[in-house]
Amino acid sequence: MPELPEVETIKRDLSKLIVGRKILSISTDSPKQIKPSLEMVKKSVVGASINKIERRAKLLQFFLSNGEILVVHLKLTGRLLVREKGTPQDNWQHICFSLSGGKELRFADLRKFGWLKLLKDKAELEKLLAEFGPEPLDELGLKEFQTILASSSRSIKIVLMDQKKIAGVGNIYASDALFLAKIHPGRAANQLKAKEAQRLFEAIKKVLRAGIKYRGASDQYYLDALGHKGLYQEHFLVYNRAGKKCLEGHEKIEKIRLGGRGTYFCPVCQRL
DNA sequence: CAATCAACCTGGGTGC
DNA sequence: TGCACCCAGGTTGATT
Repeated sequence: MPELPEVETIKRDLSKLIVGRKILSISTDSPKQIKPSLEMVKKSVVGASINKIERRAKLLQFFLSNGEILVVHLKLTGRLLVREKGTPQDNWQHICFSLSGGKELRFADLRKFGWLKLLKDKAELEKLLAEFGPEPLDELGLKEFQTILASSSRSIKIVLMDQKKIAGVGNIYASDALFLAKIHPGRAANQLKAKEAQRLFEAIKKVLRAGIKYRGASDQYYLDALGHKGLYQEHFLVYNRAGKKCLEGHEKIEKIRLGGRGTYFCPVCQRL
């Protein structure tokens, strides 16, 4: 599910819904997804309050009143849902935080790839976050973007999705940004012309902002913190639109495999 | 260094 | 109906 816009939407929802609440207990039927261990997390988290929630890349960070930080990665099918205590379990619910005020924060995850990790302090967090490239909406400037492109001969879509190069862009928004910039996903990153790089730079920001505006893409499993779908899937440019007309009216959007991932593009708008 | 692939899991869709 | 197979928004680690 979650790329930058989806995680950002959840972060904003959760900030309104559960900041200030105290964690009363934790239960799980999938302890493998909790690091370093369920017991360690229980011991330090129960009794603490949630002071603040932030997003960096596709990671959510819960800053706790005891100075520790819970980091969550939703991977492909993770959901974070806020529900009233006593309401029926959610589909694929695996971890439940009981909160003050009669609420529950539930982690649901069909494929169980997602995880939750307790960090001791900000130094540990900094170490983890240092692995990621710049935030495309806040930190990334055109010049730095050009440097990133020049640093690799891999295909441009692979580079866009490389979290070490740029944080938060995944398969949906990479495909759509490349269409908007009229660049073939298989082009070598370091072969883009200055004008193309600039178009792509702006296209990335545009599709990510659209994703946030529409509260994420609920093509398959994504739901926001209240269990509602996002709407960006109704505005897909090329992603998951194989065989359909592109927005310029050209006959057929194609689907290929690139780096093992489904990749969509218009062969007329985006030439190799 | 780049490309490929398997692994982590479960479920939906397709084709025989 | 049943079954085999392929596909899925992410990331890591092994292999070539």
